[in-house]
Amino acid sequence: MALAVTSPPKGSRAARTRATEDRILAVALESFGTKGFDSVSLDDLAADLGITKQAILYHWPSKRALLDAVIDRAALELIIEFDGALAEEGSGWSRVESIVRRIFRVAMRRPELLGFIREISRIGGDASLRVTADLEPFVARATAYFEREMDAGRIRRCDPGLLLVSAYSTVLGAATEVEVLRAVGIEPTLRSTVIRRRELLSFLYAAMVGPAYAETQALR
Amino acid sequence: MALAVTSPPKGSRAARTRATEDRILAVALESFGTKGFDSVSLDDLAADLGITKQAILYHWPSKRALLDAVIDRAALELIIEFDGALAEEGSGWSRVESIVRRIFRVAMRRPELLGFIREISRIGGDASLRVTADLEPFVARATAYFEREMDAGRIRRCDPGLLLVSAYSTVLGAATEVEVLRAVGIEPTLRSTVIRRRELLSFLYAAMVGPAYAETQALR
DNA sequence: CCAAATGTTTACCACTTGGTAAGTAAAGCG
DNA sequence: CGCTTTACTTACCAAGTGGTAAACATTTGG
Repeated sequence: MALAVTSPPKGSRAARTRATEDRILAVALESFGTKGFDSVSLDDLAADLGITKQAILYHWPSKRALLDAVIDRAALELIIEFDGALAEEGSGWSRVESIVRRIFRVAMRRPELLGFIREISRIGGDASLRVTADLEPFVARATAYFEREMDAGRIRRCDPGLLLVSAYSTVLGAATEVEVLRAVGIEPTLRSTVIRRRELLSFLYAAMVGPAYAETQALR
Repeated sequence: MALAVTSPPKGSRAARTRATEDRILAVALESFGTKGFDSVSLDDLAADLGITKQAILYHWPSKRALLDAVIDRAALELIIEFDGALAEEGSGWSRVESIVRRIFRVAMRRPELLGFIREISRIGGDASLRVTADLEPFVARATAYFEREMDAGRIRRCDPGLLLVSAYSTVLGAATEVEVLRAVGIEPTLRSTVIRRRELLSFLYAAMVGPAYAETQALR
């Protein structure tokens, strides 16, 4: 609240505290997302950060409370990432394209973010509810966006929620199933990713704009 | 080795032992697949089974060894499930359709099976390698199948491994992302699943058979 | 400059974890 | 019948878990 105009050259105490909490959240998100919540102990986390476990417990009263904070941060980052795409210029379809590209980019560059959301939703219970609550505004915006596009006749009319289900699951599935494929012995290359994305786009085009319209566009 | 023809009315000792191990593996697969390997303690498992932790450790020397056994069982069940589809009758495309249907059925009825594979592949390391090794024969068969279909001109010629990547990731993604969607506040219904599957099929058709061929079929 | 608030550490603690050791009751076999 | 093997239990244990208490150093406000 202070934000003194006077002196602090580097960081006021509040600023440094915030920086520390940011670091903790970042490392926790990374670890929880890749290894799983239960697989990461507070000692592990603290060791990664070069501090002690009790320092973490000073900022949050329990590991569970830390998880909540990480959930909020992850949701925020996701929303920032995707909302940006939603706000971009372009016609209905090209905006969809940019959203898909953005999701793929996130999946490639920050797999732990999507992995974390998935991990949390698997845990179920309060954590899932929190994710739901955090992402609700975005879901609402996306749904409203779909409805506008339908009204404008730029995409085929259907249940917007259902459309979101299809688009989300398909895109996220294609973008994140990479680990499994690697486990199965198929090493995904940049080329295969590009190809998958292209095929996915043509799929979404057909699903969202509709075959009839697609035909008039010579399948784009 | 005995398998005495003589008497045992219910189960010979060996048979009963096998039954116990089967029960343990089944419960472990269920638990590991839904809650995650690290989130399930041997005591939890034992409690679910109504035995003691040491009984489990009698059959396998360590939790890790149990995991290996569970991996083998999960891979086996997957292969049985999918290989059946691969061996089914029908032309190239209708067989693909039946495979997709089967994957969806597995995802709906036994989500923990696919969840387990994903969980394991996330852990990485030896566990992933084991999955790879276990599924390798199936991957080889599937690839060979794709190649035959291409030779016969029933599906578009392309890198079979890449095709497997696309198909697998997309189908499994669409089939399993249900949890995440539920977490995001979108309750997937049977209807939405059916719709997604239908859209997915038309996508796969376009991707595998090819737009050119698809057009001659009036988009099927 | 002193005292209070703040961020962090050291020292602990109760409990859970995977795992070992030893005992036991029944089945199988000579 | 006795004796071994098998499937399991009870009794432990060392290490690691999340969490508390208190000491300590630094900053900040009066």
